[in-house]
Amino acid sequence: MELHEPELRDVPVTAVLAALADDVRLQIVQALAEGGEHACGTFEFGVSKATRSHHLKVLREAGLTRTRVAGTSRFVRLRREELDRHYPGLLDAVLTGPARPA
Amino acid sequence: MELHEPELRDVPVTAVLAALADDVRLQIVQALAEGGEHACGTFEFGVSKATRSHHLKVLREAGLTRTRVAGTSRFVRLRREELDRHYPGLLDAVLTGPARPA
DNA sequence: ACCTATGTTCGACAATCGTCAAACAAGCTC
DNA sequence: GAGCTTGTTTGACGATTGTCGAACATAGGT
Repeated sequence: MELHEPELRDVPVTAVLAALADDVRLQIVQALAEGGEHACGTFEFGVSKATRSHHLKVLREAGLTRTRVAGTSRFVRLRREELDRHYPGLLDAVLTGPARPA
Repeated sequence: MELHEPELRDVPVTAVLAALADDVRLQIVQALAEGGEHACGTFEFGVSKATRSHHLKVLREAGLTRTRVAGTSRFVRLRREELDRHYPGLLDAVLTGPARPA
């Protein structure tokens, strides 16, 4: 299954930023920032499950999330501590940003 | 000439992140972070001047830079204070990031 | 007036991206 | 095992992106 989850050290900054530079993915990250694990299916933005799966893959391969497989479900969580260590202030800046513009 | 320079409040976070999520542009921002104004021509990365002009436009329209026209030259500077106010920690996190991977 | 220097704009191109429906894989339950 | 649930993978598509050379615009210098 592989579940490719790179070390943050091996991910170019631009890849992390690119992963965050999408509306759907940013909403996912904001939901994950509430803490704990979220099953993939609990993300209900206006996209198909194929698209959602794609975005979760992008986040995972950019080193932003960690995924745990449990039966047919997958539980995703934000790699907050690692991210804060590698890019102090990045997540806070992005998450507590100005009132989300339309 | 117009020199479209939006208010940071009007720029979606994702646009700021997208602007930073490119190798050439990140190098430009890193150069600008040294402080002061830089003439466009002083950026010598391996791209044509058309491409450089394009990247500077992206940065400007994402609210990251301010441009002053002087004769045939244009001087660019980072909107650091504004950025730090709107996204505290973002620039620092991106600029002082881990040793730039190849 | 010419020529040069500095940038921008205009196509054009290949590559990447976000999106979806459909097919697939794997586990759970009856 | 049949069927359902959860999620991924596979094409396909239109849109966007990064890149370039060529043409254009504008300001100085001689």
